[in-house]
Amino acid sequence: MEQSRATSKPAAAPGAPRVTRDAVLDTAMRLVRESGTEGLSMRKLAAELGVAVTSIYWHVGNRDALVDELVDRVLRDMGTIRAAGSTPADRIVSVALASRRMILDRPHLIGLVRERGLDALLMLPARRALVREFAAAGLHGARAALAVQAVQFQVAGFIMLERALTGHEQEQAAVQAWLSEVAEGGDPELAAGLNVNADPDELFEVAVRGLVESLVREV
Amino acid sequence: MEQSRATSKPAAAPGAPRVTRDAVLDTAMRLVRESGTEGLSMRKLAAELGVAVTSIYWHVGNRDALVDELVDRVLRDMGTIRAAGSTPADRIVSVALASRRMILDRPHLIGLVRERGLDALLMLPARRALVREFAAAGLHGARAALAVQAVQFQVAGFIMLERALTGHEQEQAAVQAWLSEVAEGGDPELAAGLNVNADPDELFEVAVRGLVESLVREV
DNA sequence: ACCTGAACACCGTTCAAGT
DNA sequence: ACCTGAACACCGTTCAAGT
Repeated sequence: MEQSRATSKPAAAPGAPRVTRDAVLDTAMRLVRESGTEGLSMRKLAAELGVAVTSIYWHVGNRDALVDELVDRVLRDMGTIRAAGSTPADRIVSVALASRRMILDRPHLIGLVRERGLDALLMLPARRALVREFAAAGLHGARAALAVQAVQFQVAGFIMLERALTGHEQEQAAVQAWLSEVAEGGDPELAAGLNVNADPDELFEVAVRGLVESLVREV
Repeated sequence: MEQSRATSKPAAAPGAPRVTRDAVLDTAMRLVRESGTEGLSMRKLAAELGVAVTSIYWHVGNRDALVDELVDRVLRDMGTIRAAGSTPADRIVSVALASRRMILDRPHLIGLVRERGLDALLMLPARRALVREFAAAGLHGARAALAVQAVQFQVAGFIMLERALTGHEQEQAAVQAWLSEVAEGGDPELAAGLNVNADPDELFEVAVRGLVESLVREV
């Protein structure tokens, strides 16, 4: 797990390593940025670094560990979320919005997280701020815990799904075909609303606000 | 897309096909049930059917098309959801609960859908019933469309995330490590509630009910 | 219409060996 | 400590050829 951390400078000494663990991770991240998670292979990575494949294994263990480490890195590089607004509900909603923004600003994160089944980690950035704001809203103990988790799921779940609406044309076609197959009888405006792609921003805000107001109201 | 549909009986005639498209799909589904999506390879599938790999290609095109077809099949085999309860909110919540149950009852569906990025299709089963019940609750047109989609996202998103909490021990460990890293100062009950795995059933119901009541209330 | 074998272009991973 | 080449056990897919 924790081999070879050192060598902060290239230092062309004779016995110097040809690559460092950090260099491996940097290049891996670049490959992911350039061609997604499926563009990242151990062999390409080695080639890119001018080194034998097996050398990669010495530095990072294996591919799964590599990807996990990339996820960790991206997560660590995310800043803290600050709530904005005056009412408790507004502040909590603002945390959700900021959290979604932070994640969408790192589009490769979703692919990485997805490949390793680490979706739940997307709930993390919002966590601290949510705990704080729900406490400020007067929720405590088990009820606060439930509220925080409900919002976390809402945020992360939405993000995992929404790219089926945006981008990803190939699969979007299949999804749209399925989703719009039904003609909603008697309410053409409803049918239109369901079949046209909803604006994800609006949909997200409506859903989050609805949930949050319910959670806060009963105090 | 639609080659070879015929031959409903084995019929050991001389020129009879050695496998049918349906047989390929059946066996593929069995492999998925036995060892998940990553246990499904074209070569294993062919071996299982006693036929050359290339023959599979004739019947189903390629692996992606195969998986898509399996998703279609499972989706088609799901029954219709009927709402239960007396108040509009209760009825809508019951649809969400039933939808989640139907999907969780088909655990391989999630893997299939995930591999192909067809997550959004999990929103489908609840759709018809949601449209009906929101109409009965007095929502129409664009507002109803938004409400339906908000609940659909809530349901499908939750399902995609929750298995990070249940099962999947390997990755669960990594996730839990991350999620519980923070000690919540001053509210031990909160900390406990956040760090112990929440009961997904309860969490789901709380979240859905909160959202639904907000959506219905403003009529 | 249905199936075959051969071949291509990839993968991740292990291992014994080098310096 | 760091890197190598060889080898293993897989993949999905295409193609020309058979019946």
